[in-house]
Amino acid sequence: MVRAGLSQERVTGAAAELADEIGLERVTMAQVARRLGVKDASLYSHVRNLEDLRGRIALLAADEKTIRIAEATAGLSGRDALVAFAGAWREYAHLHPGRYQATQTPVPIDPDLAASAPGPRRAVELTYGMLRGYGLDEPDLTDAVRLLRSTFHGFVALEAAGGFAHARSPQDSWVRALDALHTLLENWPPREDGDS
Amino acid sequence: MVRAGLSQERVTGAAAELADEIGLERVTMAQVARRLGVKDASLYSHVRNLEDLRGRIALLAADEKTIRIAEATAGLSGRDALVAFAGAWREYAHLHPGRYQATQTPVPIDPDLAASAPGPRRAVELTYGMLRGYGLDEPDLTDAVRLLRSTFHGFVALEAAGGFAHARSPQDSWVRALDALHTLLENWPPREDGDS
DNA sequence: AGGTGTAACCTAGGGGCCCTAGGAAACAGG
DNA sequence: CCTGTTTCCTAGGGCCCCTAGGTTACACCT
Repeated sequence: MVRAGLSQERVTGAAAELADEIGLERVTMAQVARRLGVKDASLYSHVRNLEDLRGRIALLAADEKTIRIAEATAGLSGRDALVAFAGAWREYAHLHPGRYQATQTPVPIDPDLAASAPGPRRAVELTYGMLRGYGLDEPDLTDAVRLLRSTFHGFVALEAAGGFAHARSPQDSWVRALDALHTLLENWPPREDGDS
Repeated sequence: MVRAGLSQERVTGAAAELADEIGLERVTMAQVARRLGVKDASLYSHVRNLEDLRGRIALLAADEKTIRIAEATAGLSGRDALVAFAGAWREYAHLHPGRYQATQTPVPIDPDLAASAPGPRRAVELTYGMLRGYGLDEPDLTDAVRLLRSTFHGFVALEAAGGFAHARSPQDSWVRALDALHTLLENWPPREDGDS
């Protein structure tokens, strides 16, 4: 019997592909094993259990998404950076729906594992960097970052859930939303003096 | 043997409670049956299968959320309506995390069932009504509705997924986001003439 | 009150999945 | 070639989904 050459990375990769094809919730140990030509019990040498595997898919997705955003926004600033950032985000969600879904898991991911992943930290840096040109100071900067992330994520999540049934194409609404967010960032409302 | 008095509504209700307590993905036929003091096979007279049950939870949640928003925004307009609308949305998500999660399911819900639920249609009307005071015309109105829904949903989804790790309290960011959205609606960017 | 039909709920069981325990075989290094 | 480690396997327990078919509680009618 020749060995299959499994590894954490190969198992996670196969699971991620499967998630994109059939949906995250249908990714099972048995399915991943079949795809790799292996028995399900063999996977437990490389991955702790199904929950761990899902966490790994989520971290993989976070890293991949971050890389795409970094590439898309390289050298851009202001409105161009905003559009590129948001576009790369949405494109990743469309291209890899299962992986993207994994990032939404409310389950806490193994802290050790999470600490080893560069994606999330890098994503934060990228987002703050993108907003540099708009001249915001803390805490407005954090609030603006959260608003943008919320909108980007909410849009693609609603899109995936079929939440945009109206005749108008989501693409058009997306472009207009970015217009709106850009003007919003340029006219960010001032704080009332009693801030924190 | 005395009958348990099951019905579609009671089964769905028990499942919804369970979802809020232990998380949607852990809601199983067996668990729901145990909570109702019944064997799992008995549930299949009232609910087609687990997927159907999840869909019913989602529709229940949509209806409940819509009702809360309607109550919260009754008689209000402009900024007050916006704040009340968004607050009721977020509060529902916090109070009923499992039910709320069910509304995010990418799975298509049985069309017949969906057609019988007043929630979604009513929610659309409420949202458009809330925006009436801002003087937007189509297609800007639809785009604004989508932007708001995206932001509200995205915020509570990221909040639930632990996406706001920064020191600043999500509540403060939420208040500022509503500030920002209000000014955005008042200064909605004009369309370039070539629209559709 | 008694009879009857319709459900509500049950038992039995097949198949799938998750995961553990322990064994056998491939590979690496000496 | 030999030995140790790692990889992958078989076996199996427990839970879950769902179907088939039986029994019994209840509503309704006479």
